[in-house]
Amino acid sequence: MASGRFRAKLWPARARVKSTQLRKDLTYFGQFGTRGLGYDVEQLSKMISDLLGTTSLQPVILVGVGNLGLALLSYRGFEQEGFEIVAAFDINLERKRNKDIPTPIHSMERLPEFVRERGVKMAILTVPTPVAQEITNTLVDCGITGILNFAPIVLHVPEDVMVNNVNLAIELENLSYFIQQ
Amino acid sequence: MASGRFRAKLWPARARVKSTQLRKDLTYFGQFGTRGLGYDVEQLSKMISDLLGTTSLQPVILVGVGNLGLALLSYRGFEQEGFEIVAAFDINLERKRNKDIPTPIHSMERLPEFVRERGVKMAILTVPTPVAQEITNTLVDCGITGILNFAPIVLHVPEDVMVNNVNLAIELENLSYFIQQ
DNA sequence: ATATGTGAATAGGTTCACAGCC
DNA sequence: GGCTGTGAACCTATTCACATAT
Repeated sequence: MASGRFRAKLWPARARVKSTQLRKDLTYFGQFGTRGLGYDVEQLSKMISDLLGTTSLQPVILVGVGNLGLALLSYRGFEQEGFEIVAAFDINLERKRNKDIPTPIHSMERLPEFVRERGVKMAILTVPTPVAQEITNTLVDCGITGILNFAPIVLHVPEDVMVNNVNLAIELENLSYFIQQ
Repeated sequence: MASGRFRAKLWPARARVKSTQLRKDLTYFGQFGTRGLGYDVEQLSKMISDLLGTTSLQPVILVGVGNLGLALLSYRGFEQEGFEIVAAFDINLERKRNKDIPTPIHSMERLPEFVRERGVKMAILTVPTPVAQEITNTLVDCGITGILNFAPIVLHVPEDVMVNNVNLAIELENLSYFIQQ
C-alpha cells in the first residue's frame, strides 16, 4: 500500500474498521476507487488532505507554555500532519528557555497583533483552568475560529467558533469504567 | 449546586447538554432524583464515582518519560479525579531529573515486577511510536487491562484489554475541517 | 473472481411528550 | 406551579445485500 493501490476489502483489519464503513464514508465526498481494483493511494491521499484543509501548512498558535504546552511544542508530530505551531504565548517569559525549542515564545500582549497579521485561525489552549475562558474570549476577538482546549471546562464561544476538547482525566475515567471485570 | 440539590432542568445550559439527555443517561443506572425537586448532589456524586471505579484512588503507571510523559507527570489534575500515577518507567533514566517530580522513575526491567506486586491495572503510554506495540505486549503480559495510548497507531490487544487513544494531530485535523468557512 | 458503490435494513442514540411525584 | 422518569417518535450512523465495474 506504500504507493499504487490499496483495497478497502483487505486493508481495514489493521485499522479495526469494517470495509463497508470505510467505503460508505468515502462516498459522502465522491467516488475515488475503481471497482474490482481498489483505490489509488496518491489520488485518495490528496483528496483527503484537501478535505481536511491540510494541503498547505496551516499556522497554529499555542497559548500557555506550562508543562503541557512545552511538551506539545517539543512534539514534532504536527508538521507531518500539515500543521505548524508558528508561535507560543505566555504571561511569564522567564524560565521557559530550559528546553531548546525552535518556536518563538512571546508575551500575551503581542498575541492580538500576531494573530491578525498572520491570519492565524487555530489555537492550542494549554493555560490554567481559571483563566481559560478569559483567554478564549481574547482569542475569539482576534479572529481565532478553532480552539484545541486542554482545560477541563466547557468553554463558551460564539456559534462560528469550534472548540475541540482534550480531557485527560475523562479519558482515564473512561478506561476505569470499562476495566471493571 | 455546591451541595444540596441540583436540577437537571436548570443546570445543563452550562454544560451544553439537554436536560432530557442527562436524565435519560442517568436512568440507565437507576433512579437518583426526586420528582419536582431535583437530585441530591452528594448521593449522585457518590454513585457516579462508584460507577467509574474512582471511589478509591486508582493506581496508574506511566510508561515513556519523554516530553509528553514528563508533562503528564507534572499535571496534577488526575488525583482530583481519583487516579494516582504511582510510578513511571523509561529505558533511559538519565536526564529525566531536570524537573522535580514526586513520582519515582524506574527502568523498564522493573516494570513487570512492580505491576504484578501492586496489582496495577491501568497504564498511560507515552513512548515513541516505533516501540509502542512492543511495549503494549509487555504491559498486557503483566496484567494491565486498560491503556491510555498517545502513540498515533492502532494498538493490537486481546479482547479483554481496553485501549483509549489520544491523537493530538487528529484533533487538530478535526478542527481544521470544521473551520473552513 | 475481486472490489467498489449504494439503497435498504438495522442498530444506536437523542429528543419529544407526557405521566408521576413533590 | 415545579422537576424527574420513561415509552414513543425521531434522527443518525453502521451494516447488509447486491448491482456494477474491472
